[in-house]
Amino acid sequence: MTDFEKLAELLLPNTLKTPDYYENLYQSRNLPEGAAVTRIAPSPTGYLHLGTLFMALVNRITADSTDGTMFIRIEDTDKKREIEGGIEDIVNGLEHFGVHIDEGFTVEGQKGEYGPYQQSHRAEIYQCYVKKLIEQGLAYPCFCTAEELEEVRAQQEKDKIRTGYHGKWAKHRDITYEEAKALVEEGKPYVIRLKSQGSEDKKIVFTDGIKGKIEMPENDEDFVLLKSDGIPTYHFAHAVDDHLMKTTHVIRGDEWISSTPKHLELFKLLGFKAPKYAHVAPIMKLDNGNKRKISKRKDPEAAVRYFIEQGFPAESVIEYLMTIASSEFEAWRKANKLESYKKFKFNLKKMSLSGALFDGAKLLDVSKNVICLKNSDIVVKELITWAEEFDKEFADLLKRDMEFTKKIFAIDRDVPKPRKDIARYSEAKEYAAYFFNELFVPNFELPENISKEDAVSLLKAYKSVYDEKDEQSEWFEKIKSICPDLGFAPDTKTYKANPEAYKGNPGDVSTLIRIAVTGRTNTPDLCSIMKTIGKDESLKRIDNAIATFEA
RNA sequence: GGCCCGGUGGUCAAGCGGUUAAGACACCGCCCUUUCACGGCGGUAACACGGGUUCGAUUCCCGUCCGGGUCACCA
Repeated sequence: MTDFEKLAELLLPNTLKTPDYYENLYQSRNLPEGAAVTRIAPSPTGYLHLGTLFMALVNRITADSTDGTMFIRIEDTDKKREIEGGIEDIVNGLEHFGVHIDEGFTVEGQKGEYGPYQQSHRAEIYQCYVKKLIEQGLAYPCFCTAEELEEVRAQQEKDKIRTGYHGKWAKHRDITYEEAKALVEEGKPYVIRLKSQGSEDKKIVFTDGIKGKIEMPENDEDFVLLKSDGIPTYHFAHAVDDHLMKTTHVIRGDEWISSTPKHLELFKLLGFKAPKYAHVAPIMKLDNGNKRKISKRKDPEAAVRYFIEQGFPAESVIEYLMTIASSEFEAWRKANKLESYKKFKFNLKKMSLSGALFDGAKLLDVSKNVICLKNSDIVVKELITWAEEFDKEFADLLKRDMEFTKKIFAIDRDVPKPRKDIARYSEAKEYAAYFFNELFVPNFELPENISKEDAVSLLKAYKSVYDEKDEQSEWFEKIKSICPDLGFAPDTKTYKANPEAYKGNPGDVSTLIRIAVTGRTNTPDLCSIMKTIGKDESLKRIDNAIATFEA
């Protein structure tokens, strides 16, 4: 037995399995040639974040574009930061947005052949790989305390040299078996560090799927593999897990670029084939004139929950994220209006190199286009679902008379060129308020060219010709018909030809009626509105207006 | 500070040696129109800066500046 082997046995006496066991247990995936195996590896430290959703989307469409598969692995190696319900929130959230997870934690529970899919349940796997590294003299225990490490760092900073546990600063790099044994028996806590074989003045080059060729100094830091509690760090878990889970493409945030040399060294020393890396630029936010990564703490829109509360359909958010993910998406969408975004041929190389600023106005526009494609039945259904959760009173109002509600949202909707005035369901209440007596707020402010007297005469004249059975064209003809007698032009052309001769045109008259019936100057087609609220209510409101103007 | 990655209109972005430097959102104007929205047409607005290389640079190279990331027993 070599000293390294003795050291390994001293430190990790209880490993039951060997790496060979796991290599054998997890066989290669039965997938077609070229299929990408991607994954998302969130840590359950908070609610589903926009960035996580975005990352999941990119991984999903990368897998889909190659008939591959995507799994989820929970990176819960930092128990201190974990929050309760974090996993469920992520899994359910992704499902809500239609980003399907093939394997790992799913809405139907855990599934897949490459588990466990939670790092806190993989301790013995990591340990046996670490043990092997120690046996090979490629890892060692380090007994430095936080204070000692801090002193070293201070000294390095003072001497203006690169900070970190490397080279001559790596105090325990060459610890002997006897020294280690003594310290262990003393009960001193320790971590396991990699004995890096890299050198700062050598370069490593790797090709990033998004950024292209990246050249960096090799890693020479003896970074921590196993923390003192026996739990691995991200770096080590990443190498072991993605190897065992057969990940082909590691698509992650670009904050990981700088630690990629560590990962590459790990794959090499462990004897694993390294995956392809693609580093995605984060979604940014403008803060005091500066771009910065969107932050869960500071930005409400960072939590995906925000969009749900606002009443954005899930497809709208995805659609917007797709426009960020690929510069070719919008052109494709224009040519394929009704297709699912999943049909879009995604190419990682087309991703932006730098982070996009989150653009709420753009989201609104995208969402309008998403909603206008839905028929009124779906709009009503989604609206009620939203309202049930976020505006119960409104939901009850909507459900009171479903036929009525459907009529409201069918106005100008189930037609070739539907209205695009709702971008999120939270706007619907304001949009439809005047249909409900509970919400209707009369407002009798007249346009400048209509006096109260004229308003009264016009409204009375209109009452005499009004017929609730009239369809749009007939309806407007009636309005025109009352114009000449009261000094208004019979049609717009006549008015425009000689504006001084008239008090106004039929448009002004319809505006008057619109004000009386809805309390607003802007609404969808008034004829449809009056048909929807019915003859009695329409007349009641008109009478009420007359009374107000006469007063 | 070291090491990386970026820098085309307000935003998202095409272009990758020769272009009147696309398009989308936002904004403005006009048209359509019963108002609004839609739609159509048009408009304002950009290659960070300085050196090279080249007959010619937004495109290539170097430097500067600016922005971002990272330098943990966090991921």
